[in-house]
Amino acid sequence: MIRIIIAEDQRMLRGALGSLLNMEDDIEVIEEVGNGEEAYNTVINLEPDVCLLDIEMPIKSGLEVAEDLMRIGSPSKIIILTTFARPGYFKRAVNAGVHGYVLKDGSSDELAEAIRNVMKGKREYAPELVFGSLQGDNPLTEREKEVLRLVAEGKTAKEISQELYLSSGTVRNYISEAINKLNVKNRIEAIAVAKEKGWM
Amino acid sequence: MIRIIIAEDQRMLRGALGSLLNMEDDIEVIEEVGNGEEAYNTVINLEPDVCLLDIEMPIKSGLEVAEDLMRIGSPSKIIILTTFARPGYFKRAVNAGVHGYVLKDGSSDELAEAIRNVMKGKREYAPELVFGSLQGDNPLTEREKEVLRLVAEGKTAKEISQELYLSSGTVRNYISEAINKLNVKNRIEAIAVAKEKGWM
DNA sequence: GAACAATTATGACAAATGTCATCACATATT
DNA sequence: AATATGTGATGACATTTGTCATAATTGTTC
Repeated sequence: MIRIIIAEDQRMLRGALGSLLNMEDDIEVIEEVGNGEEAYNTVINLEPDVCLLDIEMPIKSGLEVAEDLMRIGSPSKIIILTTFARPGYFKRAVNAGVHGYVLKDGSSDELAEAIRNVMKGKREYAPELVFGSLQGDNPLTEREKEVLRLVAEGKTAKEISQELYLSSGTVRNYISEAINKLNVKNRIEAIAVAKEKGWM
Repeated sequence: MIRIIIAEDQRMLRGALGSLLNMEDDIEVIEEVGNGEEAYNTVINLEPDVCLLDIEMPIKSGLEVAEDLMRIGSPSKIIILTTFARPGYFKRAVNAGVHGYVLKDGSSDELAEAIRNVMKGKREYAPELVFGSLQGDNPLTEREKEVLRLVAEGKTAKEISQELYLSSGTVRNYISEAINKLNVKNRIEAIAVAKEKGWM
C-alpha cells in the first residue's frame, strides 16, 4: 500500500483527487493539507511514501517545501503537481531533486500511474517540460528579481529604493537591465514575461 | 436522474469531478468539455438538466456562455463553478440569471448538493459573495476598461492610441481617470485592483 | 429643454521611467 | 595577474506617465 499525502490549496481539487486516489487498491491517502507549511510538517511527522505538492500555495510554495525536504534528506518521494508548465519552475524542481513533475492538464489516472512509477524508483517528468527546459536559463540576477517582484506590486522606483536601502537611480538601473535582458519595452511587459517563464 | 455537463479547462479537475459526480446515484455526467465554445454547443445539443461552467476558459468565458444561453432561453440550469470570489464576476453572473454560483473552495459534496438544490428550483449562491456584492459597483466606463485591458498587456499610451484610433492624450486621460476611480497611484496597481475585483 | 454622463480632444506641467556612460568595489574564475 | 560578474552609485538626457483645466459633441434622462 502506497501511503501518500496531498498538498493543494484548491479544496475542490484536493478533495476530489483524494477521493479518487483512495479508490485505487494500492494507494492510501493518509492526509490532505492546504498550504506549504502544513505540507512540510506533515511530511516530517507522517513520513508518507509519496507527497503530492502543488506549487502556488499560501505561506510556503511547493517548490520551497520540496527544497527544504530534500535538504534535510526526507525519505518521502516528492511529486510536484501544477498547472504551470513554466521552464523556470520545472528547472528549480529538478534542481531540488524532486521525483516527479506532473501537470494538472493530465488525468487522475495518469497521476496514479506517476505515483506508482515513482515508487518503483523511476522519475516522472512531464515530457513537454523536459524539452522546453533545455533552453532559456533565468538571466536575472538575485537583485533584479527582487526589484522586479516589488515593481509587480505597483511600487515606484522611489518606494523600492527606500524598501531596499538603495538609491532610486540604482533601482532604475536594475529595472532597465531587466527590461533589456527580457527583451521587452517596459516594466509591465517585463513582469509578464518573467512570470510566464517562472523567473520571479 | 439529473443529467449534467461539465465545462472546465483544467483537465484533472474536470475528470476528477466527472468521476465523483457520476458516482452519485441521482447524477449522470453526460459530457465533459474544456472550453466555452464547446460548452455552448453541447448545452444546445444535449439540453442537460444542469450545466457546470468554469469562468476562465479558452475561446469563450463561462460568463459569456451563461449570458448567451440565458438570452436564447435555454431550459438548462446553469451553475458557475469558479475559484474567483470576485464581486464583479458574481454580479455579472447574477445579472445574467444563473441558477448557482459555487466556489472551488468548497467540497465536491457541496457541489452535488448545490446541483440537487438547483434542480428543486432553488438558487445556490456562495454566501461570501452575496454580502460582498452589496457594495462596490464597477466604476469604470466601457472605454476605460478597454484601455486598461491594453495597458495590462504592457502597451504604451501611444500604441493604444493607434490601436483604438484615439489621440494619445485621450488615452492618458482615460488611464488617469481609472487610476483616480480605483484610488491607486499608477497603472500597475490599477491593473491589479481591476483584476482582483473582476472589473476588467 | 436642461442636466448629466460618456467620449474625445488639446495644452501645459511635474513626476516617473528608461537609457547610457562611467565609476568603484568585491568576489569568483581562468 | 587578468577577466568577468554582481552590486551599488551618479549624472544627463529623452520619453512616458500622470494630473488638471477646459471644451465640443452626443445620447440619455428628468
